[in-house]
Amino acid sequence: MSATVPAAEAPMRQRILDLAEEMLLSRGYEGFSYQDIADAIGIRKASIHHHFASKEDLGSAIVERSRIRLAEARGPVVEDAARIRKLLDNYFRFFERLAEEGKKLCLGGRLAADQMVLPEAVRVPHRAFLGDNETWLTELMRAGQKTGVITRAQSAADLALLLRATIQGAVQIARSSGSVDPYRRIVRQLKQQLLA
Amino acid sequence: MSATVPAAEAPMRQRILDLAEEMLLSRGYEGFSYQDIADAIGIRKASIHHHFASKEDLGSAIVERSRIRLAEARGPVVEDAARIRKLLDNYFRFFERLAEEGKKLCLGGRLAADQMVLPEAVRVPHRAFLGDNETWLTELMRAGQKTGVITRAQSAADLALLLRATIQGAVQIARSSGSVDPYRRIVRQLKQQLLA
DNA sequence: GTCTATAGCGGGATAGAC
DNA sequence: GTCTATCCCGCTATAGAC
Repeated sequence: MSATVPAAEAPMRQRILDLAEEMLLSRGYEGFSYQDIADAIGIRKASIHHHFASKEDLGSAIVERSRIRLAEARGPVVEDAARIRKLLDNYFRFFERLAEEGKKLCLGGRLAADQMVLPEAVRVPHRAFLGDNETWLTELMRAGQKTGVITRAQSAADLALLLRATIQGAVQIARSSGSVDPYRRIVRQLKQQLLA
Repeated sequence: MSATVPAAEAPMRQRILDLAEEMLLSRGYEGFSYQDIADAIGIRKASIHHHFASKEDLGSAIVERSRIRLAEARGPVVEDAARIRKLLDNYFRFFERLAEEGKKLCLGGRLAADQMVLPEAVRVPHRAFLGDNETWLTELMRAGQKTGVITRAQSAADLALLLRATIQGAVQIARSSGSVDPYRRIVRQLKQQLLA
């Protein structure tokens, strides 16, 4: 459990990664440049090439980091009703925070939108990221059904798909409306259907 | 009711608009250039500036055209069960066609993803487009409830929001998976909940 | 209405000094 | 590890001939 390091004192590689991720999620892969990052940190763009030789490297590093983080943050899906409820709640709240900020999209949805302009070196980890998500969410749905937390009878895979689509759309709609409210209203209905 | 003109013989302004829309929906606002359009048509990029002085003009023209088209295509929401069912079906099939092609996103979702890099001249008609959609969908939901086609009790506005979020997410997930299948599985569940 | 030519900018990337 | 300087490219946009 590493201590949180203030942004200004974090190692440069991490500061670049953090800033680039922020910009990627809000503006898209083509919407930020080495110049933008350099200006925000107060260094020259050539210095960024020292840490990430190419933009592809930077892009794929962002995705890989998120993939690892998610795997750690989610932990195992054990078949315990309280645990399942907790995991589901965390899931909804993660995206609610994005909707509250109103600037960023979720990584999966962001890169899905950008996919036609992504270099292959970024598309590959993105696909892996999506696969991880799908797998975990499907497990969660299945465990939810077994423990009675989720009452719907469809296949767990179908439920996972519905959940992800709805959340992804909700985050985007909230951002484009400039308010969290749509997110909350959509998720309230989604929960009702899933947990009713 | 105007006859459909083959692309190669359509007026140049329209050919540019068609191609630019195609590219916008698949690659995003920053993902296509005057050069791309010029190459595809077989003219020089300077010629495009004759029809659309700036990229903003081209962008906003695309959105305005879609707005008008949609208003015409949808027609009035009359409170007749068969009519409502028909309209809902058309709605789902419109997006299913996008998912089948697997290249484009819907205009609302595409520009929502791009919004942080859109010039104000494109954002304005986009907001109007989203507003039109929201209004029409809400009317449709209300009429659906009155005629008994839709059995859910939530507010029509909430249902409209849920519908739009789910569809928008479904189109994106289908495209990033390279198959219509996810779209169909998501929409099947959505219909079940709405119409059950 | 289309062309050639070019301006002016910003992008990613590299070489080499410090 | 950061810097200056520079390269080459593609972008939007404009001027002016045809």
